[in-house]
Amino acid sequence: MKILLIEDEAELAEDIVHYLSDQDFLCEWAKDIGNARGKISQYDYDCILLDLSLPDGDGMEILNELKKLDKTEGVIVISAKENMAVKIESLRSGADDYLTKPFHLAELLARVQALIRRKNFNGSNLIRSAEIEIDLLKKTVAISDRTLILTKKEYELLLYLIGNQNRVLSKGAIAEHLSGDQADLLINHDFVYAHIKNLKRKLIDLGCGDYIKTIYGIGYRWQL
Amino acid sequence: MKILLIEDEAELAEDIVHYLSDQDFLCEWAKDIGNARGKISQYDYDCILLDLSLPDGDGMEILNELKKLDKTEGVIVISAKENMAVKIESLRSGADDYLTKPFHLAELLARVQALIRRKNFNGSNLIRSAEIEIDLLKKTVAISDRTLILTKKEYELLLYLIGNQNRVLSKGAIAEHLSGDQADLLINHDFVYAHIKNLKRKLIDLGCGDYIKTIYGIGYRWQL
DNA sequence: AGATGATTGTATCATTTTGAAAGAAATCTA
DNA sequence: TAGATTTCTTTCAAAATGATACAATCATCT
Repeated sequence: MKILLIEDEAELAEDIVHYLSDQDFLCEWAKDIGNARGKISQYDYDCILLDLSLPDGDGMEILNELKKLDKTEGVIVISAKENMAVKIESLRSGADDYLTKPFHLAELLARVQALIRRKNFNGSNLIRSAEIEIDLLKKTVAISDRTLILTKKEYELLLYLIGNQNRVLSKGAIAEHLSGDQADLLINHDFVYAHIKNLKRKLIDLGCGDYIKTIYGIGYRWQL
Repeated sequence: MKILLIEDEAELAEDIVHYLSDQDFLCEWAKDIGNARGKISQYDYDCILLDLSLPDGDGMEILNELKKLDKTEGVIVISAKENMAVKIESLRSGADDYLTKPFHLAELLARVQALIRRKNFNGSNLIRSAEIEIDLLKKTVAISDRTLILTKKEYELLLYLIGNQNRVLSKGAIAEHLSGDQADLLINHDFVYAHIKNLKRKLIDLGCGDYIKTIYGIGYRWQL
């Protein structure tokens, strides 16, 4: 198994390389984006550990380049912050997993192994929050193993809420997010009420807890 | 029996060569595409074990070159991932079998032996999903032993759906897949409706379950 | 060339989704 | 508590999407 670690902190990188090598992985290290590009173009890796904060740019660039080549399978994104929005963006861009610093090396190993297992068992990209499981690849939502059928807007809304969990999203922000392009042109944002209500209803109908909280006068929040 | 192993991981390669040699096969090793090309042009092999991820390119290149020479018989593709789409592509390109890493050497041996048996007994490449059985060599589709007669596009569509089972494929993606090259130039994708409908009809007429699900506003999915 | 069948485009119909509107309910403010 | 504001809920028409039927084109075979 060949692993590429893209990480600028030398000390951490060395630790990881050492640890994974001990576990019989063939682990290489790239310290920045330029370096990583060279290695990626030259070799095929079974797994790429990608730190997002790099000295010469945003690791997301690499991820997007890989996406164009349809080679995101096997990427684990490492980020300094537990940011649901970034996490979702990463996974939607095709990353296989997301890991927050600081982490135990054992945890990293577990993820890598899980990834390899998943690769062999035809896995997907999963977002989990409470009893909800969203599969970004299959575009399905499940609540304790039962499938929840959502419309496109409801699905986007749910992702947006969960992606900003515990943060309040204003009606206006949600409206813009859901309407794609002509955002500014929107005057009446009231249709958000309908989508919120319909989504709540479908969630409750499947026995899901009521995590969509209304903050009067401000907006909505996905509250765990 | 002469076998060529195309594999970049030296340690694994050595194990395989050693194991197969013990079983009285004459096994040679090529560590990359360039190396493999040389050997293939020079000798005739009864069986080629081809790892897809190679340092100097995609193993699929080799497979396609072999196909042009009509020498794919005896190729077993080895891949790091159990990827239905790649598996189908490999088998369609003429490979005889597909093996996912990691595997036991005994398993490999069994495959090689099965391959040799097949060579003598004129076997086929089978893809199975639910009660459907597709023979990629004969290009036939059967539902519980009854033959399903499909047009070329219907056959391609079915393979594409099954190759991405449980994943949603957009109308656009399907259209591009079915029309080959001029992908982007396509404006009207509506002909996909017709093929979907016709395929569904033929499947149902043979008593096959309705696995082609419509995801409104998103696409279609082969759902088991 | 003519016949046959496959493929694609067009037209029409059916269904689902969406957003707007409006009154009811809840919440806030003074 | 009254009145203002915000949110909820329902209803409905318009828009988007998909299914179906059919016609036109294209490819293939004899």
